[in-house]
Amino acid sequence: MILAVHHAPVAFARPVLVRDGVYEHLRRAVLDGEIAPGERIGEVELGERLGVSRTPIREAIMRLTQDGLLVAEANKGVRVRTVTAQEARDTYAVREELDGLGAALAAAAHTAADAAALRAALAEVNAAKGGDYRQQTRLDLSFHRVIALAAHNAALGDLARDLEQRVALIKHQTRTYNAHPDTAAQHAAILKAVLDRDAPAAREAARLHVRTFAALVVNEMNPET
Amino acid sequence: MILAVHHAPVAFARPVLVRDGVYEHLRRAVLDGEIAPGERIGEVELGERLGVSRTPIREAIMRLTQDGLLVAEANKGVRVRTVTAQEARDTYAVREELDGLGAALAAAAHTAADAAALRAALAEVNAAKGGDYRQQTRLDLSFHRVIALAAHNAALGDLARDLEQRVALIKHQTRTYNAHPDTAAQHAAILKAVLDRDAPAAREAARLHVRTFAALVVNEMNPET
DNA sequence: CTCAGGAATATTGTATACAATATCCATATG
DNA sequence: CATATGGATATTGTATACAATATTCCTGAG
Repeated sequence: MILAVHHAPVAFARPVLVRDGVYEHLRRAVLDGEIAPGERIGEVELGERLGVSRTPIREAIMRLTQDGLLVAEANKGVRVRTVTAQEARDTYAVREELDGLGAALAAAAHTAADAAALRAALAEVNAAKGGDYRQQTRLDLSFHRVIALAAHNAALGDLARDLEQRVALIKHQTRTYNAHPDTAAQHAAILKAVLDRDAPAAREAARLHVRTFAALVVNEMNPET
Repeated sequence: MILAVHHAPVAFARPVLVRDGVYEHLRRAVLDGEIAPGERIGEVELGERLGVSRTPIREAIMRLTQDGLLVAEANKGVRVRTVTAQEARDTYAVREELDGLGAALAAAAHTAADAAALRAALAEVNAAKGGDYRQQTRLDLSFHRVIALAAHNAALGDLARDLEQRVALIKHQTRTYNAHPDTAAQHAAILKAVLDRDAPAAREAARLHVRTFAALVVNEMNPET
């Protein structure tokens, strides 16, 4: 099976269900910024590139639409979502609470394996300091994902994933990674508090981190939207 | 077009898209407890009852699966989700934060129209005190929904809707409304704090309400799961 | 009588065909 | 020359056909 979003065909492993493969492929393409916000996605074209019929394509697109990554208009197709400045503010306001809760729970519930994964994820983020904003965004996303998983709360995991994806979309839209000088220190503070099992400190560190980035990113956006 | 989930055919208005009608119909059926947790949903049977093909049925089922209301196994069909006690605890832990945030934001951002809707929703809840648990569950859900909308935060609205649905599922599974004697007072306290634009009080009132119900509902569940 | 094996049935997953709506472009008219 | 109108084209929405996997139940051996 062959597939690519835009140009060169790309081989990809077919999972048990074709629609799951399409979903993961499209999701990654959007989260990595390969498809820009506002860009249109045609079912037939994508199906031809992937070598699959429209059915699994449609089902994957539908899932991504509900994830908030795509927007659909009846009989008018689907596009990568464009986020307004107000929506970005709203998203960060919620994320501050949820990331705070996630860090607090992770401080209380993380296992030895979680601790190792957290250290590894942070090391990757720090090592990629020179990379492009896409890689940095991806690794930053990954770090926050590991924290959410260390909380061992399925409901939080689902919602945090949703918010992470929306934040990734916002970052690609502003096209700036916003490498704030405090980033590394804030990440380290979160990690330390979690590993120390200091839930209140972990919560506040996570919240501060979200607030810092929210201000930077929202500032980059067109305030009219 | 004719349709029913189980027994007698039921007419329902076809919206612009068939799949949206099926989605709303199925969603209501699950949230109202017409289809019990664990119960299987067959595509062909449902399609015949609704008088539509399998395509929109499948797309609606897929959305509900991602909502967390249904669970699907490859080649084995889809069932109404059954929630474990641990998942219920996790859900309420997240809901405490999110409902708290929602109430706080609503206190700050609600409009005159929101205030009227809030009063009306609470009046309905109180008036239904004698009704069955399904009606009470539905109205309670509605009250919380109105608060979330009054917060005027789209991201919060999406996530809160997700959690509300999961809580409704949990309540139907325990099959007890758990009419705590403090319910009316707690609802009133939330409403008062919101209308007074006292964000901290609204937040704490909402959190207390969630904690109260979480303890009751989780207590009803099989702790082994 | 119990259990293993297998065919028949049923159900989901994917592909394709058909219908309806929207988009685009050419042409004509003011 | 700008704009409206009409048809041709393209794309989405729905229905149906086909393929693959799972379930069921019957049969026969131990």
